Amino acid sequence: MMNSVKHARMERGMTQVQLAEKTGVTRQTISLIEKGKYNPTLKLCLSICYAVGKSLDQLFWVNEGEKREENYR
Amino acid sequence: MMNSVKHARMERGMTQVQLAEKTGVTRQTISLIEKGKYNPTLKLCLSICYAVGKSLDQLFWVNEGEKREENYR
DNA sequence: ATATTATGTAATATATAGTTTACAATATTG
DNA sequence: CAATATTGTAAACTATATATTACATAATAT
Repeated sequence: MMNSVKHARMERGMTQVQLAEKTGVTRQTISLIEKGKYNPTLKLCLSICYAVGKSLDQLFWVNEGEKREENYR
Repeated sequence: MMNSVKHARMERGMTQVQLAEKTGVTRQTISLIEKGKYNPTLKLCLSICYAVGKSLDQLFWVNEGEKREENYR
């Protein structure tokens, strides 16, 4: 469950605590998501998107080949 | 938690049962998601994307004004 | 070096996503 | 219309996302 949350957060100069506050979850939750050890809820994904100014695809779409791309598009 | 899963599914001529099978969840889960009464997991969102050949943004990004667009982009 | 800030991670608890079974209601097709 | 397929929904259950508390380590600053 890889993603680019960490990269986007640091681009914005935000700390995990700040992102956690802005998205209304715990610092631990953010940490686990960035580490790819968690499968977040769509609502939380969207909150994170708003907080760092990126879209779902930009943050959570798995890059080519990383997962099955069988029949996409 | 509105989305365009139903529309995308019907475009593909799929039934809820077929989409459920292809994504490995129950028909009820699909129904609730389409009805906007559920907050699905990112993993499930991605499964649905693969199944209907759309991206996260296409299926789950909230349309302009529907939610706070405060500071996106 | 030593505070202080930022992050990783574990244990236990709680909320909620997803299942199972079942039945009703609405299409759709003969 | 009647038969069948498709969808909505409810209750009780299970799995897991997230919270809470706590401690350890890495980084940065003083």
